Amino acid sequence: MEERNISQAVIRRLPRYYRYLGDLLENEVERISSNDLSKRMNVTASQIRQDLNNFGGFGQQGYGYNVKYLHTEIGKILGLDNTHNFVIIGAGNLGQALAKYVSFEKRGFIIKGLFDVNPRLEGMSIRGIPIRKMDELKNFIKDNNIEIAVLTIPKEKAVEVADMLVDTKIKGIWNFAHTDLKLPKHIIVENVHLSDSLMSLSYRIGHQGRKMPQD
Amino acid sequence: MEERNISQAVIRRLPRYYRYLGDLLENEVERISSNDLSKRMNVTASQIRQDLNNFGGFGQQGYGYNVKYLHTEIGKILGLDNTHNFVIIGAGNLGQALAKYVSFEKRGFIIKGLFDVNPRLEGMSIRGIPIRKMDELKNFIKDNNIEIAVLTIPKEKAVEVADMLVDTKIKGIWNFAHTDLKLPKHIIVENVHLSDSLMSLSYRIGHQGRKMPQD
DNA sequence: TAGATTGTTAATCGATTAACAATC
DNA sequence: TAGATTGTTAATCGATTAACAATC
Repeated sequence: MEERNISQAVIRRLPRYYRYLGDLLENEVERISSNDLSKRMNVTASQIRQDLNNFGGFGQQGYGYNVKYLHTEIGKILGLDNTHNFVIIGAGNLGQALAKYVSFEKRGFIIKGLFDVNPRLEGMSIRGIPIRKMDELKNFIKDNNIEIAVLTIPKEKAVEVADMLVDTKIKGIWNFAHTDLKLPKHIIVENVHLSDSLMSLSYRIGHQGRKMPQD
Repeated sequence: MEERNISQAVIRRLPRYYRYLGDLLENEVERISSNDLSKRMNVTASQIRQDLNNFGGFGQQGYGYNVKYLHTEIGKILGLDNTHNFVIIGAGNLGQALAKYVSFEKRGFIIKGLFDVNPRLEGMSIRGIPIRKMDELKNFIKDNNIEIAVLTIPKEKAVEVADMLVDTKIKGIWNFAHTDLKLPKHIIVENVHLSDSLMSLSYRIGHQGRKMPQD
């Protein structure tokens, strides 16, 4: 797997391939051609073949792709063959909702801890996971081999906490705060800006009828 | 405002401009050049000028952009000068978290109703908003001038509900279910696929060191 | 074998960046 | 006015699509 220089666009499409292949697997489809898959996914067959060939030749001429094999391989590319420990920082509504969300665990993302800046929440627990104080965070990350920190706190706090995380072994931040964190490159930041998403929905609602690229 | 054929890439950047301009406004910055803004946002000044000029000339040679004016204008482009009524369908953890999230209201997105497929939740209420049964949905949409439906239900249910929404005046769906809804083009779908987002974070964590486009 | 479909190269398309004349 | 900075055209870059030889 000697891939190199994969574009963001391709990376964003991988989970979608993974999802469709998982569905096919559930429906006991054994093999699929790029052409069939392209129709289901509403993309071009060419794009599928190009995307996959960034990572190696998973198909067979005249046959197509073996669904189970391709699903497994994309899973490996996405790092789903290993578990990833994470903590949630911010035990508000969204943090709690994510903590209760069990599907992540099925994919190998294991919640190990829950933290909050509000010390009064200490002692409470969600799904059996106690809410801890922030001053325990650094040691907790070290002791529990935490790879990912999920930030579900207001933006001002998020910037503070992110700066603090720089000194730890954290590899990635899943950032739900409405701000762009400026961090050293070795810490990967994946943003989920819900209000940005809602605003772009609003834009598209308001500007419908005009010719859109996907029309 | 005679814009036409705006690319998805540009649309996705608009909320980010709006956010940065809002921050500048809070800090009482009166004017900003594309060059200054580009440094803060980590994009090229050229891109900012190109993006904005899709919608008209908001700047002034030798001066730059008036922060307050540009903020307002982008707000209008995003449809934030009007309110938008929405319902949340699915009163589980995520649905409840979104219902409790007050920032949407500040932007003019008003939660009018909360629905769940589980009839046993009827009678409960979140933030004073009663959870309603699905069979009330269609009339509720009509009576309350609902523009947006937020889907926070499992994928199988989401497909069903989305099909049902086709017969209503709903303009857009904010879809948190892990599936791509196939709907007529006049209904705008904005997806928030959290597990896709987490997987692409996982990919990037695992493939760090390789040259990334943004490096 | 013949038919199907990949992997991959080449062509096209679109988005980003650079450059600069216009102008405040 | 001189300096600064936009709006916009042109150049570049990258991503998508098309085409087809390789091959199962």
